[in-house]
Amino acid sequence: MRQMILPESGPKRKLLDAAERLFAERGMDAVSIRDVTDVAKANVAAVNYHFGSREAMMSWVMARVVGPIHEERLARLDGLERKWSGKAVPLEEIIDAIAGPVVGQASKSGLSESLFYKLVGRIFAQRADGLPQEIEAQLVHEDDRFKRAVAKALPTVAEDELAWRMHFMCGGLIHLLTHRGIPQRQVRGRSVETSMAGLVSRWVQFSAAGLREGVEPLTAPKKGPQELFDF
Amino acid sequence: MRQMILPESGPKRKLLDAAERLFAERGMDAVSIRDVTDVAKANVAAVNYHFGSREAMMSWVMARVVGPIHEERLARLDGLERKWSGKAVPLEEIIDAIAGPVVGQASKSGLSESLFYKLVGRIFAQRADGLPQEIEAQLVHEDDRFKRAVAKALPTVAEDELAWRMHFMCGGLIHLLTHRGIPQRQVRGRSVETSMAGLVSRWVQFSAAGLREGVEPLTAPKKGPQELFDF
DNA sequence: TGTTGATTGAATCGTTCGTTTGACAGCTGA
DNA sequence: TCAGCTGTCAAACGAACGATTCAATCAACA
Repeated sequence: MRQMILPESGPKRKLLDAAERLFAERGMDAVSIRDVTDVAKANVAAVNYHFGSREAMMSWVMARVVGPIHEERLARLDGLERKWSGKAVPLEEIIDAIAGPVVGQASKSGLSESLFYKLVGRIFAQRADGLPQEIEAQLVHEDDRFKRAVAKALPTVAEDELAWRMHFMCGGLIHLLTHRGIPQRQVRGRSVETSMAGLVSRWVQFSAAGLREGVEPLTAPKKGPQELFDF
Repeated sequence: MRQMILPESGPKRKLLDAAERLFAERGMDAVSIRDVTDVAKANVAAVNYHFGSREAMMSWVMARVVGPIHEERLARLDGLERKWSGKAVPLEEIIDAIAGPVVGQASKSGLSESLFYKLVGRIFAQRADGLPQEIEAQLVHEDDRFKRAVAKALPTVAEDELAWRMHFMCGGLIHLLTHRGIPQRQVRGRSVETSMAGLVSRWVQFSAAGLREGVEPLTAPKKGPQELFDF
């Protein structure tokens, strides 16, 4: 159950590459197996022979994209928790461990960066309706790990409040991945930042501020609602 | 060009209602005209007779949903700018004028609330790829109005930075509309807020904090990250 | 070389899709 | 009464879909 063995080469790999590109370009529902086999220069029957069905092939495509992101996210979070040895990990570093792996895997993908981000965004946007079980299970586990880390960094925020704020945060990331082009059209005149790494760091700052809303900064403990640290 | 006349009753109305429900339930791509005419208890030919094509009917459905939200958003923003007579409108009130109309129109819809939110979220998530021109134009104008209002409320934040932050903000709202169920599953044990009005106010707080990131509060103009309140 | 199992290819399966057709009913105004 | 318009209906169109069949082809090994 743990791991699908990903084909490094051969006809399966060719089909997955073609499907991946087409899924990113047109969306999952708009791609037929004939589109895929045309691009892969294979026969229509190849998809069903190698994967059993169109849907199974789609699961392979999604698993191949999401899997490495998932692994890298957990690895980064593990690293952070080791680095801070049990203490709360700074919020920005946790959030960066969510988006960073997407940027990291983008360069390892055969797709162009913008296509890769679109594909990842499309997949994440399907949460809870239509993702293959295996991937959904990965993401649920991931959610749980990151939520616990954030809760440790923001112990004064109620658990359900935190869940919603992280939900908003994820929505922002998905929207960034799927619709990077929109704000670039809005700001006329001066050129706009287009590197995803830069955009992600903006998203991290935005999200951290949103998650912290209502939390008093530790370095300058003001009075809060009523006179704590009343010198 | 300005306004489509919406049918108050009759067979057109019946078809639009059926299509709207099915689009909300299954997504736009997963609904055939036969599905629609089955629900509407009409003939397959009715769609093409009354609307000309499936796509045209879909545009009517989307226009009927987005139109009133668009109008109410602009009306609320107009009201706020009148109320604050030229001065900057408080950030939270601007943001609330974005999400509030969605909640407002939900109760006027024939759909159940959760279906209505899903439909609206699905439509907004299609920005810049697949929305009918008329609606896209409405939303572009809307974006511009709200961005100017926010820029007035946060004059120290660069214009492009603001565009990206509002982009993240919109992503959060869309994700809330389309996937309200996810966080409810995550927080086990105690019951979780489920009213959309309550969730929207959480989203407003989250987004306002994100938009304000790095902006010093007016009431306590500090100098920098070090030595505040150094008694 | 002959046999076996894996892979490919062309053709076709049954469905479903959006759209079109033409017959037909109901109503209107002359 | 009858032409004219509006709306509905069953039926069918061609195209595309996922899937399957079966013979041809290939590589590996005895």
